[in-house]
Amino acid sequence: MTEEMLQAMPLGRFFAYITKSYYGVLAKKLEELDIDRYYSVLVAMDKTGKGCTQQMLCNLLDIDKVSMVRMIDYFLKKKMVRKIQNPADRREYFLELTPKAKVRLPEFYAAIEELNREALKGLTKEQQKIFKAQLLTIEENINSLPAEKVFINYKKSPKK
Amino acid sequence: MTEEMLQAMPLGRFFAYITKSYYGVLAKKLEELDIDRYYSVLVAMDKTGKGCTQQMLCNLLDIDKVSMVRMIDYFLKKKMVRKIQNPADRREYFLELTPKAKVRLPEFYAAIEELNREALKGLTKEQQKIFKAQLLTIEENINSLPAEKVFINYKKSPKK
DNA sequence: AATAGATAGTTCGCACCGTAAACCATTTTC
DNA sequence: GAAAATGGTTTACGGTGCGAACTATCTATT
Repeated sequence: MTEEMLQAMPLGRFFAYITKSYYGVLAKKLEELDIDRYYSVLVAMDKTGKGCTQQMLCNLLDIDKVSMVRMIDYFLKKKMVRKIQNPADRREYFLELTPKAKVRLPEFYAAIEELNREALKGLTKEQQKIFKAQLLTIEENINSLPAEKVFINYKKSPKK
Repeated sequence: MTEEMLQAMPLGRFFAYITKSYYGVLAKKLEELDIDRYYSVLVAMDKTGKGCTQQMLCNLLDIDKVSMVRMIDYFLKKKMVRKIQNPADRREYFLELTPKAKVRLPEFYAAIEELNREALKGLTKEQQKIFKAQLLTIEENINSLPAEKVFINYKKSPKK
């Protein structure tokens, strides 16, 4: 790509490209773990711990609830997640990682850490910190702008 | 998201999230231009200029050729692109932007530039340069690792 | 207590997207 | 001139985001 073309490209393209490559490599690393999708959902469930519901995950990860059903179904089918109805509010279900999932976690996290480290190779610890902060800044900058699609699963409908 | 969760997340998630937001905003900005997809293909066609073929775009943008057919069809249907068979190699077609497309280009580029600027707000020119270089480094780091899916449209099949 | 509204989650349907496979036309290689 | 390679197309399939409509349940208001 010429320098001129690079300059004219939407920034999003570079992010998209890195995203695609990143997950290609991560999928490869996790081949043997029988987890080939929805990595961040798994992280979020684990790190949220007790009391994690689908709605929580939706909010946390900015994923709509229909997709979330599919993702949870995926883990249910693999018997890595159980759903336990909340007796205090029987509309919702607590999501629990099964032992089968928990056994895989260390290797799972190790793969992510390893790839994150490899991806950031060449940057000093300090540069990495700055870089991540800048990512966050960019995210905020973009989110402050008007977007095509309004966001996900309102808590309250804005009707007056 | 807790700090711990953030740390454990695959880096790709942040890139994916930014990508999604970015294109949401860009789509909004380009609403009236009747271009709601495949922005980088348009940039690549324009900046490549005369002699641009689908295969070229595939290589340039790392997009497989079937998807490329769809993308070009999209622009054909909108009458923003014409295909002209190369008389010297009648398998391939040169892609040309029509006047209808060219008229839109200035506004198109302006929107991209504006969004890129807004996205990088808060970073000095110098920081932006470093940031982009780091993106490139990360891209290269990741591409040097073994990935799930091998890449697109080999020039030569590796059979010995 | 009754009703209306909100919320958690599900199901369905649709358009889009990446990609494998098979294919046609043409050019290159030997 | 036959075989292989290349540019591009078509078909098909599973994955994905998302709107819409739905069930079950909870909350608020009267």
